Amino acid sequence: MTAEAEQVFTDYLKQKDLKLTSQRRTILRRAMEAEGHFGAEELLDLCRREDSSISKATVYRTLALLKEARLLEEQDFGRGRMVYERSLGHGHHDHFICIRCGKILEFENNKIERLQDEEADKIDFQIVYHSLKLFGFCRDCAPQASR
Amino acid sequence: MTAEAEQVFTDYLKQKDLKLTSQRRTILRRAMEAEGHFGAEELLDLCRREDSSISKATVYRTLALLKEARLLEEQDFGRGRMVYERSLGHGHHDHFICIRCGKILEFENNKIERLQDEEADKIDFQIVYHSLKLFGFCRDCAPQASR
DNA sequence: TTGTCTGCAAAATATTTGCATATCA
DNA sequence: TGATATGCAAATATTTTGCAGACAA
Repeated sequence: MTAEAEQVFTDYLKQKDLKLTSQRRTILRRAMEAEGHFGAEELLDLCRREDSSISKATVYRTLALLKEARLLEEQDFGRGRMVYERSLGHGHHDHFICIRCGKILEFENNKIERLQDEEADKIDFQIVYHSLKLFGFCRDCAPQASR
Repeated sequence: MTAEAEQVFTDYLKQKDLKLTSQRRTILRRAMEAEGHFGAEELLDLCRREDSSISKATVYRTLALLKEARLLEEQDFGRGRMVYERSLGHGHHDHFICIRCGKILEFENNKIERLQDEEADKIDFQIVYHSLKLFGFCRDCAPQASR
């Protein structure tokens, strides 16, 4: 997984005439190893365990590159900061967000995607990407009633 | 429209033991009259035409109340600020957002909603609200090809 | 060598908050 | 009258940016 990601990143950088620095290598590796969703500050902490001199600015700048290289996807779950998730080996999906505990659950539904495309066709809109977020209570946080 | 909104707001305030001030009246009226989507700063400008002493803080605080009273819905179209739209007389809908010109188009699709509910049922999730945003190019901004 | 990066600190941005004063009920 | 609201300015918090020195190719 990480090896493939390194290849993708290397290719991306080369194609853009950018350099592979030790900081970028560290950030890439830690981002690929991170579980689930993580924020910039969190990634900074992870990276500093390996190289305590890495700066916040570099993390933000590298996150932008990893997004462009399509190695990460950026998500806004409405908590005032962006979170990231790995793209590689992680197909498209949408999210449930528990508004009590903050848990994120993923799902995939091709019928929904197809209906979105139909709506777009109706008005000649070219969808580039979309975001579907379902906010509410997860099983553990359901305020009674719903079992 | 505005009369009904004033009633809803008055009731909401009463029920919460809050006061109907002249600023709140102005902000409510201007928000109900505004076309489409507007931001806080924009609403502040509109309000200041009527009462130049209204402050940014009061606008933000009143927007929160109008949201709670379900007179406005808050949307984040990823431009770094929240925008608001009237709820009254404006049923639920989702959005297309043109990433070139910023145009917002609305649509409604019950089949999609139903499929969302089905997904939620599968994992015992109670949806409270959702957000579906389709980003891409509108008819006028399509980068050729698509006519 | 030279154009790109980095760390630092400061800037930018939208929204929120503390506080003394003003206002509604 | 007394609790709630307001305006102001300062505080937040996240992300971005300018710059001088450091580094990859």
